[in-house]
This record gives sequence, structure tokens and C-alpha cells, in this order.
Amino acid sequence: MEDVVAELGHLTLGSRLRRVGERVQGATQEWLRARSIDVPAAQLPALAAVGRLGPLTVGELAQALRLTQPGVTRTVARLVGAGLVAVAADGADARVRRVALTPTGSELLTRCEAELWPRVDAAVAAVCAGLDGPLLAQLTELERAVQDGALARSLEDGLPDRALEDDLPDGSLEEGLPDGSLEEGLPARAVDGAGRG
Amino acid sequence: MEDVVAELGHLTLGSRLRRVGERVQGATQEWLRARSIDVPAAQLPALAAVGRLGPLTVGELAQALRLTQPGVTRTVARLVGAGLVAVAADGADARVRRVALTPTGSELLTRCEAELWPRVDAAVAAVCAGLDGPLLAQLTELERAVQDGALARSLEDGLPDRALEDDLPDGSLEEGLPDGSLEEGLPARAVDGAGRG
DNA sequence: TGGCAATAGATACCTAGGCATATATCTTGA
DNA sequence: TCAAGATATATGCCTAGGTATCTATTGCCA
Repeated sequence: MEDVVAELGHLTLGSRLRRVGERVQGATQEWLRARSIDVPAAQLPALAAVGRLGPLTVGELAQALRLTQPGVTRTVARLVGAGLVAVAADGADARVRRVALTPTGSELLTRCEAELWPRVDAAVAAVCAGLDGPLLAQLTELERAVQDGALARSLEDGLPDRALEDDLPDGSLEEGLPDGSLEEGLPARAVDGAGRG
Repeated sequence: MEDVVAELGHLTLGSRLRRVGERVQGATQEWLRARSIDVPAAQLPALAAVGRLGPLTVGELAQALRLTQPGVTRTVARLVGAGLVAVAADGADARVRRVALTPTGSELLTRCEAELWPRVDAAVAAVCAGLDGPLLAQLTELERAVQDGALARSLEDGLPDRALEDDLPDGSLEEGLPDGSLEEGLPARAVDGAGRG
């Protein structure tokens, strides 16, 4: 069956981007969950922001993530529910609530930054390294890579299918991966089953 | 304030794609709404699919849009609520419900396909024509174009800022725009105000 | 110093869409 | 022919995040 969203080209670029984004998020979340990181992928940027920018107010977090304040308030509530961050009153201004990592959140973040995120970054970067040309063409290729499991394999293997001949692009988290032996050998999972719900 | 999602690079590609998609959808929806197309941009692919593939079952529509069946069932319910499509029992199989355009939906679709969508497609294509290089770089540029109003201007003007020197790429809906005089001269709208709620 | 605008955040309500599962209907094999 | 599985859709409940608006607090100015 024809993919109407793809056929419509630039007209539905917004829908297309969102759809591809959901799939990519789903695949990475699936991989992280198999390594007992149960935080939904959509919450990782917030966690990372609090980690790298120190305790932040809700408003600052919204700016850092380029999301609206109400949306961030809810994301914070979810992270609080998961025990990863805590909010505390700001000494100077009683309107302000500062979001900081809990010890649990800090541990999780440390593990992610040290072990897992570099591998996710490298795997996604490796898949993206095979893309070129116009945006729509790259999205089509990326969508195919997620669909046929190339991204999942790249995550599982620590190396992408085609990285054997291509050199990896530099990403923001490449700081020398461990030698690729942390939790290998899981059963291959169908990316189709990934989800956020 | 630093854009953490952008900084994290490939790690947060999924979130990034979704965020850019939301913005692009918002900008196009804003423009369409100003031309009395009140259908949320997220529902246009479904409408177009029913229009071009004839009456479809819910399952077929889900395949065409690459979305899940429950999601499509709800989108169809919204389109029914808007009076744009109607569902009817299929003669042969009582489990199946076929989704077809209503006269209202058909009129709307005709106007969109003839007048409005080609302009949206051309405007988005024109913005995308200025992009090149790796996916993340293109996303950064696209996000900037939406943010600073370049996409909105491209939509309003019928021509993008830089299309004066660049030639337009071919899109799937370019079939000779009318000469650009349908509803010009609206007050410029801030893209920031665009939304789907 | 008191009132009022500005600001920070929370909340109500919405769309959008995922997963799990219920329901209704068909189809097939014993 | 009928019970059991397959199939089509609907529904419950969830995340994610948007707008509009409410509340609480701050800061400023007359």
C-alpha cells in the first residue's frame, strides 16, 4: 500500500518529520529499556539538561528544550514521579521551583552518559552517515533504516551495517566508547514492537 | 539559552525530528487557517489519502498513513465530527467500515489540491531547497527557517526569500501555480503563535 | 506603603497517537 | 453446522505537548 505521507512530499513534511521522529525515538527507547533504562526517550533531553546545566527553574528548562512551560511542568512531574529529579523552592523567589537531580537520577544519568548514550549516539550517527541529499530523501532512507531494523542492528552491534567501510561522523558524545562488551547478546527485538505508551 | 536537544546531536534525533515536525506543521496550519481551512494539519494526510485512494477501510487508511489502527480510528472520528468524511458499512463484510469523503470534504479537498496545497508544497520545498549536508545540519537550518519566519514568509509571498536566485526543486504537487493572487496582503502572523490546540 | 502590572508556575482542556484489549463478525475445520 | 480461531474496528488508558487561563508572588511606582 502506497505511503501517502511520503508521496505528498513537502506538503506533509511536518507530519513526516513527526512520524520519523516517533520511530527513531521508539527504537532507541527499546534498546535503552532492554538495558534497564526505563525512562521514556522523550524525557531524556530534560534529564540531560538538568544534568548539564545544573538545577534549573521550570522556565529555564523550557527554554533549554525549546518547549512550552506547561509541557515542561508536566515532564518535570513525570520525572519527579520516577524519582529522578526533585523540585525545591528557590530561596530568593517563592514563585520559582528549581529542578535538580536526585541521587537516583544522578546515578542514572552518569551511567547513561558513560555507557549508553555514546552508543546510541554512535549508532544513530552511523545510520545517518549513510544518508545524503535532500531532506526528504534522507527522511525516506532513515525511515527505511528504522523500518527494516538497520537502526536496531546498529544499536545491538555497536557498529552499523555499513560502518565497516564508512568512517563514523563525529557526534557530540563520542568520547571513546568502551570496547563494546557491556550487555551484548540480547535476543534481537522487532523494532515494530517499540512504543512509548 | 543553549538548545540542549540540538546540542545532544544524534542522541536526541527522535525528539528533534518530532519538535521540528511540530513547528513545520504549525506554520503550515497557521497559513491554511488564515485561508479558512480549519482542518488541523495532522488530519490532512488522512483526507488526502481518502481523496486519492477512494473510499478506504480503517485498516487500509492505517496502512496508507503508516499509523496504527486505533490512531486512525480516532482521526477518522475527528474528520467525521468535522463533517469531512463519512463512514458506511461495507456491503460484503459487516466488520468493515468504509471511509469516504462527504460533499463538504470533497469540496474542501478540491480547493486544497487546486489552490492551497501546491502553494504550501512549493513554499516548503523552497525552504528545503536551501538546505544541504547532513541530516542534523539540515534540521538545524530548517528549524531556524521556521523560527525566524522564513517559512511563514515563503508561504505568504508565494515565493521564498532566496528563491529569487535559486531554482525551485520539483515537488509532488507542482502543477503550475496560479499567478499568486488569491488572498495576499494578510497581516504577517507570528509563527510562534501557531498551534494545534 | 499600597495597589497593580509583570512574572513563574500550575491547571484545564484539547489534539495526536501509542499499546493492550474488548467486541463483533467472518471463516474454517472437525 | 458449530465451535474455535482469525480479522476489523472500537475503547480504555497512557504519554507528549499545545493553548488559554488561573494563582501566587514579586517588584515598581504613585
